[in-house]
Order: sequence, then structure tokens, then C-alpha cells
Amino acid sequence: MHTNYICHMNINKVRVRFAPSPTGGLHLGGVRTVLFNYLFAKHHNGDFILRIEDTDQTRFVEGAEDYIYQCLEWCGLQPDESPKHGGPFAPYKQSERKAIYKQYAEQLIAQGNAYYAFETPAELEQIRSDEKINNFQYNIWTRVNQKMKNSIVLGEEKTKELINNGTPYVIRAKMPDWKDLEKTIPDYREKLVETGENPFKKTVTDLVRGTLELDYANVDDKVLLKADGMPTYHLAVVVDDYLMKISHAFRGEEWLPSLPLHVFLWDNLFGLENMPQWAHLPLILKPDGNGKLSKRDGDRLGFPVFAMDWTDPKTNEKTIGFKERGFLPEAFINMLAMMGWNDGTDKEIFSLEELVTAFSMERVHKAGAKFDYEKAKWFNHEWIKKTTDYRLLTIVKPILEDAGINIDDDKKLVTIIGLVKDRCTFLADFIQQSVFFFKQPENIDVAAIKPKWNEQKNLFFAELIRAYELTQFWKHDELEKEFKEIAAVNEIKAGELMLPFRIMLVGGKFGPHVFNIAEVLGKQETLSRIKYCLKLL
RNA sequence: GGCCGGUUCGUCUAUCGGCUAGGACAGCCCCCUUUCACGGGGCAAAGACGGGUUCGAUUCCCGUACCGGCUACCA
Repeated sequence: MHTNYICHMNINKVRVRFAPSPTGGLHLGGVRTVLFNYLFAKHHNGDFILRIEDTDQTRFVEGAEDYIYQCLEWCGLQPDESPKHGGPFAPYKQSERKAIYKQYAEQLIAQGNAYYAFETPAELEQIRSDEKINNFQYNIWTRVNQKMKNSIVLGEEKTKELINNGTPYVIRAKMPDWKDLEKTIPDYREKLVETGENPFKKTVTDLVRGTLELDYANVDDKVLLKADGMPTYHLAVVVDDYLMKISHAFRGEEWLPSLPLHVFLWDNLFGLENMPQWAHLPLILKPDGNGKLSKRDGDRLGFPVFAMDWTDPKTNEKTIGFKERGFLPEAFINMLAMMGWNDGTDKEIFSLEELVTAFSMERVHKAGAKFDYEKAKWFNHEWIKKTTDYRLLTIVKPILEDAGINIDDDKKLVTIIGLVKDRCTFLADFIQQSVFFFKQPENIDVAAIKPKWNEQKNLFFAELIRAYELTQFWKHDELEKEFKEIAAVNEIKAGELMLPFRIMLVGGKFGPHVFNIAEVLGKQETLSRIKYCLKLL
């Protein structure tokens, strides 16, 4: 028995999957689902699988799959197996697994757990309006109505005939009712009284929600196999999770209502004992009001919702991503992790490695979290400060170059990055904070100093130029010392001269300590900017 | 409507029956800084409501309210 248990553990290596539908940009909530999958897998030395759920051919979007890989790569959450990376359970794209699903649907029919239905979508639409039932559902009551065209009403012969004639059909789950039970367990009533066990009720443990009481009676007869031969999500997720040996299945809370269906399918196809452990993650909500966060909210409130820029190939409409808005992937991941999870301490800044070590599904919060862009910005700022100047160089350099700044000296840029990163919330902030190191400022805020300008200050700067020309050690502390000495000799408060000096070098009232700027600029450039500015005053 | 889930400062959250309810973001104030930041210090701010259980409930149970999700041949 003991050996058996160990063996069992080995077979059931942790394997999780993220199964997006490639229909457009990758949403914050999607990335968080990836993250939690990834963290859980890596924490347990398991595998993280990416499966593409493209069973709805009407929703195919060019480039969407490739985009998902790019987002995962940017985030540093690489799958161990995927359509692109391959793996022992290929193919990982459901459209390429079409043939697999049908046999399971037919197995269910053979077992009496599913049936054929011949209504077209239009006919179902018609029923909904004719019957004036807004939510007409195919279920244990309606499926036996003589008006319905399904294998239960029509009988075996007629059904076969229709199928042989090429009539389009779907396969629907036949949710159990008491009459069916009577056939298989004649004395079920006594048993129910004796044991109190309702065979249609199942208890499932959800890793974040605890014990869930499920009732098969709560779901209707969902379509399992569509008329085009493709499975719906419901069938595909169960079949593929089984075939791919998924040990833990994590998904958004919006799937909770169909959990009884999925459990029903596991029950009748592969056995509950083989079912993965479920965890239904809380939703990410709109910052204002309520409801699920959507791309629209980002557009409306001015923040990204997608991981990376996404351009809809049909409308050419571009939606901004966190990457392009100037977020570091570390910050993006960190922020997402803290929405709904914490390690029980006050620690908030985590690297991916730290998250992998600390993560546990039991510490995931149950309630949805409103997205707070201000906090997201704080995470980014923290990560910019925390990231080494050298690593920032590789990220910031292309951004500056794109902005038309020519970088000839990486060492100089590293110094500058160290000087300015405290004041950058977004990576793009490096442009404004560094451009004046490389180019003479285009706009000089002379208005900030002109009103208080006088001949005395003119003389001071003339003297400063002479002194700086002779300076041997062009270092910020030396420059500051000389500056203050000359100010003292001329009997001007240094404070009144600092701002003019800053404006001369930077163009505006911002940037690091002015003498640090002068040091990086070098003697020639510093003097040239002072001289240029004096002419404007 | 039906079913399922949720409910601690404005926001993200800690608390696994003992609470003067802790932290972070945002806000406000002060210090540091002759720019802007960083940093340091401080202020303000919460257990939806009603019943139980208990010596004691934010914590456990039940109702109510509110919020959300689902209710497609979409995922």
C-alpha cells in the first residue's frame, strides 16, 4: 500500500495548464492566471503547459496565438510544453485534436450520458422567442418534449436515419434525472433514505474556496460536440486535462457555474479519482464601479489592460500594453501576484524567483480585487529603483535611441541612469530625465529666472566661467565648492544662483543635483551652455 | 428570474476565537533637499446588517442586504 502511494505520487507529477482562446489581446486577468499556474508548477517542480483552445473557428484572429507567446516571453513565464515548444502530449492546439474528442462524445452517448440533438441555432432561437422564455434551456424537462428533435424523443431508428442523411447534429450532455437512476439502481430511494447520499450531489475541494457542494441538477444539457465536429470548451477541457495528465486545473471564477458539468464528465469518462485538483481564481474588477475589468475600462480610464500592445487585424485598432506603457516585466508580474495573493507578511516586492519559493494556492484570496493603477505605478517605480543600472541600460538605451537620442557612450548612460532612476515611474520617463545630458535643451525656461536676473548675477557667472575653465578636477564636489566660494565672495546667496545654473544646464526645474549634471556634462559642454544662456538674459 | 460565488480603511490586503483591528498605495502634514524626486517621521481612514454558538466574535453557524459571475453549437 505504501509503495503504491509513492508510485501514485510519482505518476502524478504536478502538471498545470493555461488554456487561452486566441481571440485577441492578453488581458491582465489572463496573465495572472498564467502567473499562478506557473508559480504553482515551479514551486512543486512541475510542468507548465500552454494549450491553445481554438475550438471556435468563427472567432479565429490572425496573429493572436503568436501574440500570446510574445507576452509570455516578455513576462518570463515560459511554458514547458506548448504548440510552439512541443512536448510529449502534442498537439497542444485543440483544432488539431478535433478527431480525439468525437470518440469521447460517442462514448458518453453509448453510456447514456449524452444524446444527439438536431435543432439548429436558428431553431433554438425560434423556440426562445415563441415560448417567450428568455432563457430556454435544453434540460431534463424540455428534452423530452415531443416537439424537440433529439435522439431521446425521436428514438434510435429515426436518429440513425437523420445522421445517415447528413443532418447536422450536436451532442449534448444528458444530465441525470431520477428516472434514469431508477433504471440503474432500482432501490435508490431506500438507499437515499439509508445513507442520505444523493448520487447527483458531489463534494469537490477547491484549493482556494475549500469544499464546494455541487449538484448535477444545477446544469442544463450543454452542447459537448458542435455541429462542425469541434468540441465545446466543456468537453475539450475535460478530455485534454485527462489526456495531458493535468494534475491541477486553475481558472477564473467565472467557470464555477459549469464546474458540476465538468465533474459530471469526469465522473462518467475518466473517474473522479483521476480528476485534477481545482482552484477557481478571483476576478480582477474595474477600479470604479463594479464588474469584470475589460479593455474598455482601460481605454476609458487611461491605463493598459493588455500585457503588450495589441492591434486588431480587422479594425486596425491598437490597444496599448503594459510593456509599451513603460512597465518592467518584473513590476508587472509582482503587481499581478499581489492581487489576490500574499505570503502572510508585509513583504510586497517579490522577484519571480521569490514568488516561486513563497507561493501557495491556499493563500489566494477568495474575493475579486479592483485594479488600482496607482499601485501598479508604484510597483513599477519600486522596480526601476531596485533594478541595477547595468540591466536598465539594456532596456533604456533602445528607448532613448527611439526618441532620437544618440548614445555613443554606454558608461556615461549607466551613470546617468543611476542619477535619474529615482525619478522615473515609467521607462519612458528616462527620456525627459536624460535627454539634456546628450543634447543642449531645446526649450530653456528663461522665464523662471529672468524676473530676478541682475547685473550682479551676470558678473557671478562670468567669474564662474573663468574659474571653471581653470578647474583641474571636474568633479561635482569640487565644482560645488568653487561655486559657493565665488558666490560668497560676490555676496550672493548660493540659493539664488542654483536655479539659474540648473536652468542653463537642464532647461527646466527638474533633474538630479546640478553639480552632478555638470560633472557628467563635462567642462566644455557646461561652459558652453552657461555662455549660451547668458546671451538670452 | 434561476443557479453559483463573494463581503475588513477610498484601493490592495493581514488577522486561521482574545483587537488598543496591522501593513501598503493614494490623500494630508512635517523633516531632509537652495529644482524635481528619493528617504525619514506623522495624521486621517475599515470588520454590510440582524440573529445565534461562546466567558469572549472580524474570525464559526443561520438569515437579510449588497456586489459579482454564469445562464450560447464563446471561452
